[in-house]
Amino acid sequence: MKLTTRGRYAVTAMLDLALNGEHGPISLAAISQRQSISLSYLEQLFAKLRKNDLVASVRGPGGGYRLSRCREQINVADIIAAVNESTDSTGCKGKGDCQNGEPCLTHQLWDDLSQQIHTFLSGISLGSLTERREVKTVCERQTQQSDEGGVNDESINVESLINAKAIDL
Amino acid sequence: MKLTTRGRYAVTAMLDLALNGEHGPISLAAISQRQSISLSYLEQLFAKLRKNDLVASVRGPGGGYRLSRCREQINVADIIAAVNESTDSTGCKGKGDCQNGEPCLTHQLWDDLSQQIHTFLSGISLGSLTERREVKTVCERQTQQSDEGGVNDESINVESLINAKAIDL
DNA sequence: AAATAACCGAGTATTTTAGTCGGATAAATT
DNA sequence: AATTTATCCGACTAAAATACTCGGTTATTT
Repeated sequence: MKLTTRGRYAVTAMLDLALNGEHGPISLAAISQRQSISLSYLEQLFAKLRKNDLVASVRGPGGGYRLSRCREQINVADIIAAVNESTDSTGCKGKGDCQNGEPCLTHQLWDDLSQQIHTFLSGISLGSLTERREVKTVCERQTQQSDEGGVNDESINVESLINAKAIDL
Repeated sequence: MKLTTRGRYAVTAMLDLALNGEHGPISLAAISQRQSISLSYLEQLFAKLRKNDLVASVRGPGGGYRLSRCREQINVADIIAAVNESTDSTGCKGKGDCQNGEPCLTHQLWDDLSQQIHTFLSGISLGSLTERREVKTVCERQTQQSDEGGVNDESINVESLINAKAIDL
């Protein structure tokens, strides 16, 4: 578990999917508009989400992405882990020979904290997030804005979920 | 709470202090050797730790740093927060007007997760970490290495607590 | 006076993050 | 069949964060 803005982007996008994707697939272009995330960046994130079987894609017009399973069965830990799958993950990971060929102190320690935070985030599903009062409130407001304003799309205008540079968890 | 390697470095250094600093202040040079963190980087980290009143400094020969209070009263959350005090923290932090002047979905959501993880890490003190069996074991082994080998320092050779690029919590 | 070690600021290399660009492929609509 | 839509893909780039260097100063001890 590494907690940075990247994971937040992913959770945001997935939450958008959970909120808007009930009547068919949602295009990344739509998410990009609502959440102000660049389309190409979303493509990169969704490539990883797809590899990890968290979303499924439908190509062609009217296509897009949908959750691979019901939103109660997708949790925040999985989403964050998926997009953080790093290329190298150097260091003492795995073998545990951190410096002089011996396991080190913080290695085990961090593994432990890691495990506990992972467990915590595993308990939070996309479904439970959509049930939150604040989420509902914001969602409704954004639907209205979408009706008044311009986005010619029947999906909800969640808009602007991101912004902070660091997650500041 | 932002969880990256930087926080891990800080926790590592502080744990070194907690383990070795019982008989007087510990120099950053000593920590640098044991933990293989660059001295100047440690200086930067400790400047922040000092500003946040987690350590106190003693200048001159034989000087160094010591914990500002007993290790049971210093927790992991404080350490990580101290070194992550970012310069700008842009975005929707604070006011909560993320994009179109309105509070956003993930803002509140993240605040919430943040709060819970913070609470969790607040419950883990340096003292409790030093009590762990694994920590003790590694610590003893490293003391032996220090006796056999070379580091001309009476403090324990914890050595090599860091290494992984990302915290991979 | 000399040595030690904190303190400080500016500068640098590397990595990660976020995003652009230019296309290729698949499916639906016309 | 041609066009449009949207996923898919790789390489490349700008900006930020991270980790570290360098060159000094100040305080304190021996």
